[in-house]
Amino acid sequence: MEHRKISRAVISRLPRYHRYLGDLLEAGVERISSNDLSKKMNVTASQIRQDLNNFGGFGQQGYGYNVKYLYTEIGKILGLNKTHNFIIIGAGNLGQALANYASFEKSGFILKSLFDVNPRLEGMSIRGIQVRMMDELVDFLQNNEIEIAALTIPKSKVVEVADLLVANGIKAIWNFAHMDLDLPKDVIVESVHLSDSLMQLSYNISRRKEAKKK
Amino acid sequence: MEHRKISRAVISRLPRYHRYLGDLLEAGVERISSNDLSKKMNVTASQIRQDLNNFGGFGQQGYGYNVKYLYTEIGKILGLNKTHNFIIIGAGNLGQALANYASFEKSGFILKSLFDVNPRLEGMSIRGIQVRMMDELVDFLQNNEIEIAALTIPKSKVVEVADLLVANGIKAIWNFAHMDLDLPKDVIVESVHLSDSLMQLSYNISRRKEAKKK
DNA sequence: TAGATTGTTAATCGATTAACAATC
DNA sequence: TAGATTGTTAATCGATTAACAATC
Repeated sequence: MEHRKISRAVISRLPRYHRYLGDLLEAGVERISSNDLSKKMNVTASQIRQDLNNFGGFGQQGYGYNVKYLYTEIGKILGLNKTHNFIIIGAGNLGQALANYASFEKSGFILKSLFDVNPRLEGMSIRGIQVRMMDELVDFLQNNEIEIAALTIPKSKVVEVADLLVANGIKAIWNFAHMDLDLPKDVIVESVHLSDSLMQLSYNISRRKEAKKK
Repeated sequence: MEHRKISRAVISRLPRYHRYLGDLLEAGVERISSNDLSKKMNVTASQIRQDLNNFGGFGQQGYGYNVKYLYTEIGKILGLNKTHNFIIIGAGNLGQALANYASFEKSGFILKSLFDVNPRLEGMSIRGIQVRMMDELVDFLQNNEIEIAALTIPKSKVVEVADLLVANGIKAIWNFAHMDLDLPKDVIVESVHLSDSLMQLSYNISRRKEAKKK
């Protein structure tokens, strides 16, 4: 099977398709045309068809797309048909927030442990998942199949911890630190930069105000 | 002053420039060329110069860019030279995590209050900032200049709350709910979809595995 | 002045949209 | 069959990169 290169732009839209199809499925909708979906999602029908056809022909002429089927197929593309074990490094507020966010589990992301340096958190558990101390990390990684590590630790610690994780076989990092990670290219890094997001909001506020002045 | 339309792509890169320039500033670097910065940031020098020239000529031929000046100017473009009061709706884990993230304050984002429906949180405060009950919200908005509302509440409540906020003059929403908001177009919405981000990570893991099979 | 590096125009590349033949 | 709607090719649009004259 030959795969053409899928662009970043397309990939970034897949979760959104998945989300809308999930909503339609819950609402009991059986089929939908690219045109109807495009109106709901505020994109062009053309883009939807182009995006989907990167992965195969999921629709049927004259009918549209079967919601349940398309939802499942996009799920597979996104890897949601498999489970992914993950850990959280940094059991502060953000780490705990992620740990409590049970929805991830529905998509197959299973939290196996949290880690922290703070001895006050020792022995604590969240939704039944234990918080461990950082010095147990290497041992834990050797005895558990962990795929993803979420980093909710301060910028100053992140390089050291990421190196440790990579040295122990972690191949995917979900990075919340306010910093880009420079890791071997077989390690996948997905960063969530909250302050970048807030700054974009602020940019738009400023621009709006300027426009009003005129 | 005439402004050409700035593309979303450019805007989304500004916070990252700002971050790198901040780091350089802290490291005591006085000036930097687009070429040196491009190597640090893994983008082309051409792109840096193009991006910056959307907003004006901040550099000097034969010299490069003054780090402090450029940092300040990008800060202004992003609206970081002004303070922005904000509130958090939903004082659960994520809301508390944001409230505790003091770095926002350094960029001029001042948290004025949190709101929740949970009576157990009544009277609580975080970094000296009070958690209030939702029925105090409208009154609070009328008596305080609030620019931004961060929504860290469940999907099921988000439409209702967003409408209430907009009805009471909020013009900028930082949305963490797993849902797109459809609001009047004079309201700025910036969404952080954590599960979308996790799914992109998962997509890349799956693709990596497929490639290995061959 | 000579060297460096910007600002900016032109060329290229990629992504989005339009159009329509294929087909259910 | 006629109508609807996909899959896909072609056209357009926009964003990135390359090149270089301007200038510090």
